[in-house]
Amino acid sequence: MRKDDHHFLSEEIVEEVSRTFKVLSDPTRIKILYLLSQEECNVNHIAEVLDVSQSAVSHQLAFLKSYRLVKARRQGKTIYYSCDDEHVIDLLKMTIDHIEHD
Amino acid sequence: MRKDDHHFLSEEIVEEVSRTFKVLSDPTRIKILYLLSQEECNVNHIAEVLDVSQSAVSHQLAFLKSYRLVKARRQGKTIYYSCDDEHVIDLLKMTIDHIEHD
DNA sequence: TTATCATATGAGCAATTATTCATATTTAAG
DNA sequence: CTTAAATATGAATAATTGCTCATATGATAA
Repeated sequence: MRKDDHHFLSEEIVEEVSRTFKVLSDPTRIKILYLLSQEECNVNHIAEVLDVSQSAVSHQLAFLKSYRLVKARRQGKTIYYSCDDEHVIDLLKMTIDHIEHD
Repeated sequence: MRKDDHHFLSEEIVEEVSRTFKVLSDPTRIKILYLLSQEECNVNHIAEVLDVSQSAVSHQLAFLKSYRLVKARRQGKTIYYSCDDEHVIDLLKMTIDHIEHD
């Protein structure tokens, strides 16, 4: 195939696709997203359930929020997080499914 | 939800899911896989078409091969690579599609 | 064999990243 | 206002990663 005959992805698309996968490439983030796909959670609950430090969870939530994959809701002293991107959750669940039933 | 009531992912599943996404989280690997999803290519062709050094391409191909995402076929001095994991290509194309039609 | 083309590989390096530790901020209760 | 609880944040660090450069390997042709 000649160079001109290829269908190319634009640099921006490639960058955004890789960013999407990068978000999902960390075990802690996967656990957080999967947990949040089951229920809205506050930070300490996530930390306890997943056995990750409060600080690490908070850092990852800030990261996930910056990509609009989760959203936050305050209620008193507590902040509840939940998923905010159905497509990314679908992508995650599909991949889990595929790997579980190799 | 009580800790015991959650559906948990095993550590092995989480690790494998994150590895899968990690493979797809690099722009060069995305370009290579997308190119190989269109046609079987030799190493130099990939390097030229994508404007990446021969060495970088070869390193990434070795990486992709170690995860069995691509396979190699020798013909004389030339080695032709092609995709060897339909599911990962599907995952990639779905994500490209989603981002292109945000 | 020797020369050359195609690809692979190892060392080194700069950049990124996930975590920890310490501390700051925000909110509510007393 | 003070204290405590919940969360956020910044600096530091160790680990990982993707590339380059130089060189090695493998295959073919002369």
